[in-house]
Amino acid sequence: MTAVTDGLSRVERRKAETRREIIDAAFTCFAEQGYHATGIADIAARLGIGHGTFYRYFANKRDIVEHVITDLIDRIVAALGAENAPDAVSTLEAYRAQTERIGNALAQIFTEDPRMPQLLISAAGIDDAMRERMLELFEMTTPLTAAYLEHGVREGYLRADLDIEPTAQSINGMILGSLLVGMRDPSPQRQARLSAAIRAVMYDGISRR
Amino acid sequence: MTAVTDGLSRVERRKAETRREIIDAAFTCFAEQGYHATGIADIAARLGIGHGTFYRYFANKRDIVEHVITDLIDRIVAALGAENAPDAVSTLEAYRAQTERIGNALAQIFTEDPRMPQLLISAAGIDDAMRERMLELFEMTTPLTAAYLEHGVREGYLRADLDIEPTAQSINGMILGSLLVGMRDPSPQRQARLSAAIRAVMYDGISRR
Amino acid sequence: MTAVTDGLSRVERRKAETRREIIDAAFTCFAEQGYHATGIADIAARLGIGHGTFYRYFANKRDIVEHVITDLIDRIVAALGAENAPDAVSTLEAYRAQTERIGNALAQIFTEDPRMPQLLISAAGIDDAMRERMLELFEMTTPLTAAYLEHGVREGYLRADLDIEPTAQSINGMILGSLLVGMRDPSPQRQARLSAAIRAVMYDGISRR
Amino acid sequence: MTAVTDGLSRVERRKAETRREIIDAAFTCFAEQGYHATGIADIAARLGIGHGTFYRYFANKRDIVEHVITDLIDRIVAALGAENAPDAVSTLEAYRAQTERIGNALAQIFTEDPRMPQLLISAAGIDDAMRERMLELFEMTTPLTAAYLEHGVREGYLRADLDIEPTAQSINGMILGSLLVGMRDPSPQRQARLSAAIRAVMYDGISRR
DNA sequence: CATGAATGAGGGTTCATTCAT
DNA sequence: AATGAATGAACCCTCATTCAT
Repeated sequence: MTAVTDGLSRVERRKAETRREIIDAAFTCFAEQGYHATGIADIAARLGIGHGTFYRYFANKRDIVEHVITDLIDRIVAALGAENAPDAVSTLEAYRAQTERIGNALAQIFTEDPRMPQLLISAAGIDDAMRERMLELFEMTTPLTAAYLEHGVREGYLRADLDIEPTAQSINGMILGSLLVGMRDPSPQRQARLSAAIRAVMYDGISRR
Repeated sequence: MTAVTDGLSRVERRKAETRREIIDAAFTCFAEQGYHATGIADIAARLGIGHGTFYRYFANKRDIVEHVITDLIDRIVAALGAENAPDAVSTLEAYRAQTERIGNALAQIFTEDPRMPQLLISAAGIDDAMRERMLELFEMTTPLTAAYLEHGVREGYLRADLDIEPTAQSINGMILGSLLVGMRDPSPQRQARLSAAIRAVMYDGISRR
Repeated sequence: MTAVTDGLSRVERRKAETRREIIDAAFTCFAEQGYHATGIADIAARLGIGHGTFYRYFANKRDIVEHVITDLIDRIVAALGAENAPDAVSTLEAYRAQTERIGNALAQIFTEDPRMPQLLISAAGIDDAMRERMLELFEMTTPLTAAYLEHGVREGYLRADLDIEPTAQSINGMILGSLLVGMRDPSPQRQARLSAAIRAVMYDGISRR
Repeated sequence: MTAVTDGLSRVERRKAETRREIIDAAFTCFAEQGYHATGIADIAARLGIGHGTFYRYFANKRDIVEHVITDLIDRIVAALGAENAPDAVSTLEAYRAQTERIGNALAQIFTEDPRMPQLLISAAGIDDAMRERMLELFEMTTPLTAAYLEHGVREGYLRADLDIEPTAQSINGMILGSLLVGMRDPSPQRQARLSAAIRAVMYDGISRR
């Protein structure tokens, strides 16, 4: 009768739901207090479940943070992917507009939930493997941006001599920077000015013509 | 004879020296194993002192990491300040060359001691206050870069319509990005390409003329 | 039709059957991993039943081990009893042969299922009450052996001056020793030599005539 | 000034003393409540030390029981070794007397401190490795007894056709049996009768001449 | 009646911090 | 002043047991 059973029984759905809730609670705890300051008991208490219950859903503390981070990355990638259509435009004007849309989408993710960047930073300090994942996350965005650049070069509205990969990394660096700035001053004004400045640098550079 | 030690007794000098050594040892430990994985005993052992002695020089674990980070920031600021002469040049050509020098200097700091960025990341995860300090560190570089931009605008070789502050932040974002990339692939080739790409974007943008 | 199931409904028979299966599964688990290392879940998993079901048949973990041990003791006693016919023989020759048969029967019980002695040892470590039961088990064998001795004395082929009870205990001690030796080296050769040595000591002693 | 400094400083002596005390306290706890029922906190509480202190002296719970057992075995071996002089006698009479002395010495060890056999049994149930050690302990006594037998055969007062090793094991089995009996009824009368019965069986066997 | 999700007491272990020597 | 032995709060994790479905 239920519309989207997806082949899962009621218990299985309930179980998946609890997993989700634990991930969300853990997300909040880790973001608010940091990984090390968060006890399994804190996560359980936030949900009103016994802390033993936690271990029915996740193997250990490391396991949950892994899932929280994976989940977070998935959300970011989904948000980026939603706007991802490198070959949708064919003029510089249209491209600039697209850039602005993508930037806004990203800004929204992080501004909407300020715990996100906090968690990312907190996670990077957990251990070597986690730091590596965070760096990977940053590098994962390189091909996304690179695809836009490649398309632009092919279409002829971007410079033919671009060294695509490092250029993409530079652009993503600017976005990362705006994220950090946004953590201290999340005002829309600041974000708007930053966003405009990034586009100005990105498309025209700072040299006087 | 040295200015700083003037007026300090021999004991006081010895004490300052030990503090220095503890900070250095802690720096190494924190960078190598991370803040939480490092025990006071590890720091003391590295110096060959009793771990009780540590507490005669620093109030607690939080205290030492504070000093380690302050020390690290000082070193970075010093390195940046050494090359800091926004008004030394008056043509775009000279400015580009200066940018390259500054970039190289910065790259050297972090490449020379790869534990530095690791420590910064590790530190950002300690607690809210520490994360704030890390963000502050990033913002601290804004006026430095902004000074160059201002000078360039005044001299006429940079665009007159630059929104100085966010533009400086964007440029610093690119530098930060190159740092992260450098943590995974510290090869000089990669750094050189990135450095070149940053300058290309920065001065000319990516639009086809 | 069978005597034991007479008067039991089908459900009751099924219930008894499940109890039997749980005891057997528990026996295997306890013997293989030891009492403390065995979880209720292990026992249930081995049977493919839910571990909640376990508690419908036994009150708790202590309860099941009690039953496992009782069951084990019953099997040992049955095996001993089967060969038990102290008054079947009337000459030393026949008695020696009978001893050998009994020894073989016992050896077979333990060699057949090497988990038995392991379980007995494991059980003895559970708590005071269990240790007591294990000691009782050993003492329970005293009258069995004593019966043979008494008969032999009465028949005249054993020494008249035997202090029956402690003598029986001594003989049983030799059997216990052979059991322990058999746990580390269960080879038939070793068992055969031990068995022969026990009989040699037992009947003739070690003194040169 | 102190007579037996043995090259140890005062702190080192104090440390060794504390180790001793912990081993003793653990011995008592393990023997009284069993290994699993004993918490590190119990051991520490018995000594009036913090339970964290325990870990300055022993790596973990397994480590302490290892030391307790080793210590116990050492004491047993020392007691056996003290009376160990297989070639001190040359007649059956003297040998019987020696056997009685050894038996008494052994009985005294275990009667004196009834926790000893309890601990041995408890230990055997800890895990496979421990059970193995307990079996080894029993086998360790084989060569001791075997040495006496060999000497007796060589001197001519024991039967020439003894299969030394299994015979030694049989004799040790009788001793083990008397130990178990002694755990339930430690009265000297019982021990005396058992001891006499063992010697009677051992030297003369039970056959009527 | 069977199930297994939920529970929380309990225990081992770590380590920052204190303080007597 | 230096030391390191002692401490116990804190935390992760297990598993026997309960009970709603």
